[in-house]
Amino acid sequence: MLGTIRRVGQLLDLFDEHHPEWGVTEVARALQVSKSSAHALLRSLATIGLLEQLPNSRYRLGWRTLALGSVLLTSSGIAGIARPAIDNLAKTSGETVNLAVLERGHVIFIERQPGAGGRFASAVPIGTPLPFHCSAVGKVLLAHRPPAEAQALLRTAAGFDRFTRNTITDKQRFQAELEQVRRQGYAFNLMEAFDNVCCVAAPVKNSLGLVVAAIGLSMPTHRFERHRDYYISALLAATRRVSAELGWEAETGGVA
Amino acid sequence: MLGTIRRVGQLLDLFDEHHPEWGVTEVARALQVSKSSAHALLRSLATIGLLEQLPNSRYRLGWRTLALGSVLLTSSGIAGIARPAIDNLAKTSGETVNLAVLERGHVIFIERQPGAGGRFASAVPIGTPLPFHCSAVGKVLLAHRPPAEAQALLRTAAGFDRFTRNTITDKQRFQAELEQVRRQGYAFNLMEAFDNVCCVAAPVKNSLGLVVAAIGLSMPTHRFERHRDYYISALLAATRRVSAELGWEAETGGVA
DNA sequence: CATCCATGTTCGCTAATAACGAACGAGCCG
DNA sequence: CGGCTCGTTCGTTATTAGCGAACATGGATG
Repeated sequence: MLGTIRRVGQLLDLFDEHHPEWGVTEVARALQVSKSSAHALLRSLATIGLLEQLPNSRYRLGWRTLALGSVLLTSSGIAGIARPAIDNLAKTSGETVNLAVLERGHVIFIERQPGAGGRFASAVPIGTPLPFHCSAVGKVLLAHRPPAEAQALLRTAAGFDRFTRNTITDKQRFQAELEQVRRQGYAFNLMEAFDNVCCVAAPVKNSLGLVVAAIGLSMPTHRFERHRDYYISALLAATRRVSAELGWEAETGGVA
Repeated sequence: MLGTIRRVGQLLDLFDEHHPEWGVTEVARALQVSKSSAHALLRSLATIGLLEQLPNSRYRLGWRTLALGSVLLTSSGIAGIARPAIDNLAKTSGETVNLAVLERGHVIFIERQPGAGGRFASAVPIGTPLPFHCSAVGKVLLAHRPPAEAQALLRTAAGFDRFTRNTITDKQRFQAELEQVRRQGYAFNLMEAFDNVCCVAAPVKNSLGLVVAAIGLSMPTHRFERHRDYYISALLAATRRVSAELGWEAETGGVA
């Protein structure tokens, strides 16, 4: 592990929606390095385009971060492979479909197809890290990590913040739910993040049987309650299709 | 400039749509460093999430790049400030509106509002680097760079590739066009990138009068020819509005 | 308008460390 | 089964990243 790059990681972690601009002194304090080191770090990252220096000589993320994300999306196997199935699922179900992966302990959506109504479209931006305890895709992704890693993630989780009356804030109960998710092969989100929004999610597996992503289907509660079984089967059909294209052969794999 | 970070920049440049996966040896050759150095670099970047190691132990961009781009979009001044004006322009004109910036010599779109028809929507992905010589926004952005920088960009330009019969491939003629763009305050793209697609673009200025972005309006040729003047005035109204919100005061500034 | 404080930036020195090359182990193809 | 290529590890050495002090700048304050 190169020290400079470890620092780059810490530095990039500083930038978020609530604090998108940082000065040299500020960064030096946050990373506990000297001002000159912080300066060298910031300036270098600005030179390669990962950061940008503002007229007031402070720094924020550079446009190159966008470009990198774009390259990933257009070249990543999963995004391209899953798109047809996702589009199809959105069209047949009429609901919003999300494709999500785990990124350093957080759920991020990497692709979305809004439903017929076009609601939820901008609910949560693509790429934004989300806590995993209040989303169906989060449950699915966490449920299929190695137990040791899942435990570590649960331990280091920033805390089970409550968003609605239904948010699961008890780790014990959450773990029990993960167990259920593993058994039944899909997860629910029953108004645990937003009032009146329910989701179903199921895992996408690659040729080794590893869960590399999750597809989620979001809708208003009343439609969920009415057509629950239909949504589940349509979703599972989609994840089966994507998994198959990734080389996963359902017949050979057991429930493990 | 920290050497390690300069290398990170070179390394990230390697990853593109045509070559999204790289192995250690390959990288070592490309960057002209030892295999062990390349390995340390790749592994470190994978640890902080900028890269990801695939099961076959090769590397590709990591999901964190998406997360970074998302933070930038949701926190950057320009994107949020310009959104209302862009949405409005798209609604009133019915055509596709793009917001673009210059990123290390390339044009990238950072935001888009598809027109009524919903065509062009996926023509060029958000964040993907584009050559500047065949887009209206590219002309605008380049025309307002300091002459020295613009010259350097023209020199290092990968070449004026031809995409349509109308693509400008002559640097002399392109420079003349930049001069005209500066004079009239907007730029055209007359089927220079795609057949049957025309664009108008105009600059967005901040409080110092610097051009920080460009707004472009894209449409089929026949509608462009019919309503050219309307599009121009609607576009200029939008850029004036956004520039004003960035603190630019048109009255005080000359043509300079 | 003058002063002061905080911040961004530069520079030389030194200790930390990143780069190298060789060696090891795994995987693939012939 | 043998040869090749690739990813990974390790110890040494030269590079360089980090530090602290000094300088420059700009905005706030009195």
